[in-house]
Parts: sequence; structure tokens; C-alpha cells
Amino acid sequence: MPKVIVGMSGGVDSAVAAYLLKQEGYEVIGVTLRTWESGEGEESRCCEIDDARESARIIGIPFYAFNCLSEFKDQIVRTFMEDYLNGRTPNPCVICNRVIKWERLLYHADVLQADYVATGHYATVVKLPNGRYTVKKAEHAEKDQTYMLYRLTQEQLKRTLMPLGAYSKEEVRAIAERIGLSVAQKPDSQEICFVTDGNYAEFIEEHSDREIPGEGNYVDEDGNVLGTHKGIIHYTVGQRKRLGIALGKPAYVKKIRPETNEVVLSTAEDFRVTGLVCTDVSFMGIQEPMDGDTVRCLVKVRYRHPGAPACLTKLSDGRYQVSFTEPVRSAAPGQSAVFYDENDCVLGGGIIDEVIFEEQ
RNA sequence: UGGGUCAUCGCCAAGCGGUAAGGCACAGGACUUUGACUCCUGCAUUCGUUGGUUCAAAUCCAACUGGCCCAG
Repeated sequence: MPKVIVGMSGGVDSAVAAYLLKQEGYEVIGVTLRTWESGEGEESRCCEIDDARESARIIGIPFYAFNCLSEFKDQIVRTFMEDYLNGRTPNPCVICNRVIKWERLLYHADVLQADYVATGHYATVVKLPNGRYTVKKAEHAEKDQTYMLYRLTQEQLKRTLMPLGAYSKEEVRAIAERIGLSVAQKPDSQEICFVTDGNYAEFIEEHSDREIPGEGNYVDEDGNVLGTHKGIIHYTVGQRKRLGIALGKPAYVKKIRPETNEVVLSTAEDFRVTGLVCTDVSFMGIQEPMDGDTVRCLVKVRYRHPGAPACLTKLSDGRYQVSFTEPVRSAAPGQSAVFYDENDCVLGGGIIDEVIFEEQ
């Protein structure tokens, strides 16, 4: 009987995933990774060990909780704060999945002599005709989570099961209800798992040992001062709301300049992105292209983006350029661009390093 | 100090005698394993102040207060 370690977050999805695998005949072990210790009186969404343990008990599987507090703080939280202080907009989840979750789950799988690891992500692991493993979008596109998974390695994917790829959220909750899981109606997790009150800027102010840049100038493209901002960590490129400045037209953050503590605003009618330059590109469904090769694909620049047609080209410095057929909105340095083929399979993805705006 | 001009929501701004447009900002909500985007809803019983004319005024008149411009 194949043995599988299921990463249980404490939510309904991973609990149902564990249940489904057990029904399929796997020997299932539930594991929760404790990534962050919340402060007094706070409820941390990432470490809801009690809920996970309770779900495991109901399903009837062994359960273990493991600490990875120091790695998480060092590799995820610290770089998260550094990114904001450097004027970028990090996406900690995509890094965490690869370097914390799968890394640790596979480690524990080895220790426990398990064949696979599994999670409650809405996605499907597939092996392509070219022999490579990738993830395919969930059948119910509104819950698809492949965007968060593009950095997983071939070695990780080869041993990964994602049982929920064909299920809808409603079906998952119905199963949870039927088998009596107490988390059946628990709200979906959202926002950054280690920022429990949703205020990430305050989190950085409390947890970073670096000096937090304070108020500075809003400027336009020509350097004219337009007003005062609250500090660069409060902003992200493409942001429109909560700027606290009235320019008669909607204003967008076009650029963040940490060196001068300036936030550049644009009121262009069409604030559109025509291209990106990505670093840290990793490939999943295809091998890394040869120099000069162009890959046509669909690119998602944010979690809830339907994906836009684009060409992917390797640059001489090792980075990749994404050129959109039609301009897109709201891409920010530090966020991820994920490449898909026409069959909804992830080809790869990278971290956005530069955003190229439409000429005005 | 003369002459002119303007004073409408936090900002900009329609209105020109018939009972306060709109944009921006802001707030709330939806959406969401990141940040954002997007979408929905809300947002001046009141028009610098005080009087007057009128059935009726932000809209006309007068005075006052304040801002701006030109003279000096």
C-alpha cells in the first residue's frame, strides 16, 4: 500500500484531500508544518494545528506537527520584509511552497518512508508526453491555484499528489460535511498567513530591524512633487486606491524609488503593461529554452488573472522578457508571472523584475 | 487705498430663479492561500456670512468677511 504524507493546513481543503486519499487506499499520514508563531491573542492562519489534528482524528489517520519556524522566518518573512523595503511587492507563497512546504514535507516523507506528499491545492499534477511533470489548472477555474505552484521542481512534482484538482469548493465542503469534519464551513484562508490582521505594513514596522522609511514625495514622471505619501512600504506598483491624493483622474503607482523615497504616480487614461522582464525563472512543463528561442504562451501576472497571450524570450543576461500581444493591468516587480500552454498546463514562471509600460 | 473678480462636499467642478450633476479622494462590501487590480454600495436638507426681493434663490439685490488680479 503506497504511503502518502498530506500537508494539512487546518483548513477544509487539505483535510478532504487526506480523506480522499485514504478512500483510494493510500496509507495516509497527516502533517502540519508550524511556520509562524502568532502573538498573544492572535489566531495564526498558517499554524492551525488544533484544527488539523482534529480533522486527522475524524478521518482516522496518524497526525504529526513539525516546527519549521526558523526556516520560515529566515527564508520567507525576512525576504518578504526586505522586498517591501526595496520598493518591491513580494509574493511569499510561491517561495514558501517550494523552499518550505515541499522541501519539508518531502523530508518528512523520507523519514517516515512515504512514497508521496499531497496537498489540498486545487490543481492537478500531470506527466506530459515529453516526460516532464507539471501542474494543470483546476477544473473549476475560479479556485485554480497553479499560480502559486509554478516554482516546484521536477523532483518535488514527481512525488506529489493533488487530489482536489477536479473538485469544486462546494463539493469539497459537502464531503467535509458528510464525514463530519468540524472545519467543513470554515472560511477560506486569505491574506498573508503570518500577517494575521491584514496590515502587512504594520507587520513590517514591528518585525523588521531595519529602519522603516517614512513619509516622502509623490512625484510625476517629470519629477514634479504632487503630494506626500506614507512611506514606500505602503505601496505597490499598479495600486490605485488608498493613495490619499486627488488629481482629478484616477492615479496609479507607476514606480517606487527606494533610493529617493519617492513614489511615482501616473494618471494616464490607459495605465497598461506591455511587457515584463523576469528573473529567477524556473521551468516546469518544458525545459529551459535555448538562447534566442521564443515561446508562445499565456501569462498570468497575478493570482486572479485569466492569463494573456505573450511571447517569452531569453535575454542575454539570463533574464526573460515577456511581451504581451495585448497590454495587461496591474503587474508589479516582485510578483510572479506564470506561463501556461494552451492546455492549461504550467510551462514555468518567474519573478517580475521590471515592468514595461505602454508608451503614452 | 482705488478698479476688477471670485467664494458650491477633503480636492476639482457643474449649476445662471424652480427646489444641489460629475470626477478625484474617502468609507463599507464583494472577490482572494501574496500585494494589488476589478466590481458594487455609500458620501453636501445644503451652496462664505447676514439681511432683502419673490409663491419659490446656490442662482437677483445690499452689506459684511475672505481669496485672487490689475493699479499704486
